[in-house]
Amino acid sequence: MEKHFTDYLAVLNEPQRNAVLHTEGPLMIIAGAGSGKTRVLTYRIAWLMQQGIEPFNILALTFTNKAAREMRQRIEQVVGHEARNLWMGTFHSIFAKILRIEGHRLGYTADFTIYDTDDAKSLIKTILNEMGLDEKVYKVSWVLSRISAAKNRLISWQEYMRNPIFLAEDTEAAKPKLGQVYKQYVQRCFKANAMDFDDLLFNTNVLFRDYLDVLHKYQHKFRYVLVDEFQDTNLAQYLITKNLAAVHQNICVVGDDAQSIYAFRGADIQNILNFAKDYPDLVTVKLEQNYRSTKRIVQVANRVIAHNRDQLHKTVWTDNEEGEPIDIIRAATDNDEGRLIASSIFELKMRHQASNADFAILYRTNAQSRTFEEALRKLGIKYKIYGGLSFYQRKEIKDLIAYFRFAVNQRDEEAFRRIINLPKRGIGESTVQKIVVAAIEHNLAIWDVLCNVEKYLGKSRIGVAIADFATMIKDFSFTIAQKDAYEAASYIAKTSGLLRELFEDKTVEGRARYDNVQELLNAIKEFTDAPDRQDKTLSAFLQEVSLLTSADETDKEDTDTVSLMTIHQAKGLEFKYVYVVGMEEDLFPSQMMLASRADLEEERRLFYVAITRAQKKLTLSYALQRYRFGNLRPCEPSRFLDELDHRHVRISHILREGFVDNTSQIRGNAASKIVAENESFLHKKMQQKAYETFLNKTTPPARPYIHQPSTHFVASNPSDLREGMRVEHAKFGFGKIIKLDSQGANRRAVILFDQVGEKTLLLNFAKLMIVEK
DNA sequence: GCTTTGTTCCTTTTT
DNA sequence: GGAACAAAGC
Repeated sequence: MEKHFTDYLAVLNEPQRNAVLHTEGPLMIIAGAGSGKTRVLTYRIAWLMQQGIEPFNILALTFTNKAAREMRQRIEQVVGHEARNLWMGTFHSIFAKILRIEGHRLGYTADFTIYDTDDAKSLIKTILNEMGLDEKVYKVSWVLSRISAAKNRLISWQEYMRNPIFLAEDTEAAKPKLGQVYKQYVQRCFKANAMDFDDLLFNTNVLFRDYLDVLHKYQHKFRYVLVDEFQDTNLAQYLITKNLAAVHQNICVVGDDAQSIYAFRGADIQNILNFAKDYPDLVTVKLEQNYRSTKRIVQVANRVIAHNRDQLHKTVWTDNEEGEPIDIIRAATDNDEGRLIASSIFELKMRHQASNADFAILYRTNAQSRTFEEALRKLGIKYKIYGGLSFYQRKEIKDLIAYFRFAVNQRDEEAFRRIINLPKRGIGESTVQKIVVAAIEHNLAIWDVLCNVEKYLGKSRIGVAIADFATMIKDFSFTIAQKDAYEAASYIAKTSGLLRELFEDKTVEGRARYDNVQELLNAIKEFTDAPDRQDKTLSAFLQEVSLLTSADETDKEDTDTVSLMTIHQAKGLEFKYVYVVGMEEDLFPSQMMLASRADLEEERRLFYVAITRAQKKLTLSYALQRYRFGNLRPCEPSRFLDELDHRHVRISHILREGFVDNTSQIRGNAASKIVAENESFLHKKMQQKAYETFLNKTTPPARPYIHQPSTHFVASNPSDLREGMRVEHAKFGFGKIIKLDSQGANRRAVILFDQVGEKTLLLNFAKLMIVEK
């Protein structure tokens, strides 16, 4: 290995090499976009191990499981099998691990549940109900984000309720009881032996603050601490790392202030800006050479970020080729935008023999993916949407996991609520109420009430059902203790009746759900069979799975796909060709963000992250009209487009379907000029629309890419449709109308789609083509 | 009680 | 455009 390592060092540039070799004392690496940050971190850890440091003395913290996994693999390539013993993972997963071991000091068992966002919201709903607060005033997501923000700033409910500023803020927002809700929420979680995501960080801080022996243990254990994406740490995370590194002082943080995009979840860019104050003998290394992108992309990116006020000075540069100008495409509507991007991808694939995987479409919000999906599908280009609903968020999966959770931890209230009447056993909402009330009245756990129903709820038919349920859970609990995860899981899936219920559902969707459950069981089998796994219990599986996200799913299917994702998800990735779409004012920058200058700066950093993903070619696009909540809204181009260095930009002005006007230059206030020009165009379009409405007709949508045989025609009127007709829907594909209703303003059809199964649609005739009568 | 029909509200971004 | 809920209908 020794011989090898010199070879590894040889490929690094000087600052990179310095960052790898400077192992003792605090180090801050400012890593510009595309500057080889991961490589430096990888080699640094490999170098430490090369120096004889034991892997279990090294702690490396990342923000995503994916980043941790990739880094571990790359280290393994350099140092071999030993890399498995590194303490490497996300903040949340590492501290969950520590809390499993030490949490008993705070009153949690090793089997504590991790509540996901759905659990947290559901609990807050329950609390609001019990407190008689209006959900319309105390919006669940608002309450949760407020509590989350407090925890991330290490403010306990006691401090929250004592603090006059918070109180004043909440009173002003007409939500004076928020402190009470916070208190209830924390106590309820504790009673359920559960922690939410924020608790994992909050409680670790409490643990280190109140139990110095625990702190000392880990301080001495972790001789070297590394933090990736340091600009995205919040106070809770920062204090943990600071505490852990306090003895050895070997803390290495890597980050880029220009890529700080997580303030909304408590990240504080000041952590990186002020780091030098906490460590006077700090050494700083700047990685400024970009190996990823063309000169033009780098220059445009620099120009964007230069507008920010708070920044660490650095100059990102590159030796790469000049490259093509950045394209700006403006489309008339969002659907046009989708078609234009899709055909652009099609063309580039042909011209450069590019593969689908070379392309990415990045947007600000998940909801924007729709038009691009449709357009890509029409051209037969394979794509994959990242984010959205993950496998583990599907109902059938969550249901079964709730069984596992409750069998492992009988205090888990949210799991209890989920499964008590599933499959149906006649225990409805009102009975659950009674159980919860009885538990509170007698100051008992819900589980104690379940085990002694007769005593607390009297004799009844439902009482028998509840007793049966409790017996079943006891049986599951026993099985989990005796058997490995896979055996226990299959037993529970079968015995609970969940699997049977899904099996009996013969619809296409029911099949899919059954298959999903089988897939979950497969995943558990893989977990159980992993060679160097020590803890094979179902409880261990739950711990691992609760911190997974959709980005962590290993993709066994086709990998040659165009990637569609939000900009946040694109961080750390690169593609040859990148499309940043929806560059419209109020969308990007998001209207909700724009309360302050700091917020605008964060949006600008987000834009920076988006454009620095591109290696060869960058295209920015926006629509002048967009469907929002079913309404067509005129849009203005994003102010960010004005901030670009226009020497490197080429604008394509799409006046009308299929007609492109290329202008290579714009001067002055580009945005306002474009809006003025397009107003007359929009006006004409709207007039046309009004005329069509007058004729009580919808225009057949323009379809430049004709793939349908000529027998297709668009249903322009409900009376064109009959039951039994074969149709094609823009989104769901081919299907057969099995039922048609035509009452009231909304006409609906129940259609059996070949791929999707049965679907009830509020008919949008422009999206329905008749294939055969 | 369950299914069908009508209405409302929604949209940041994620561990 | 569609999820989630509410109301109406069987």
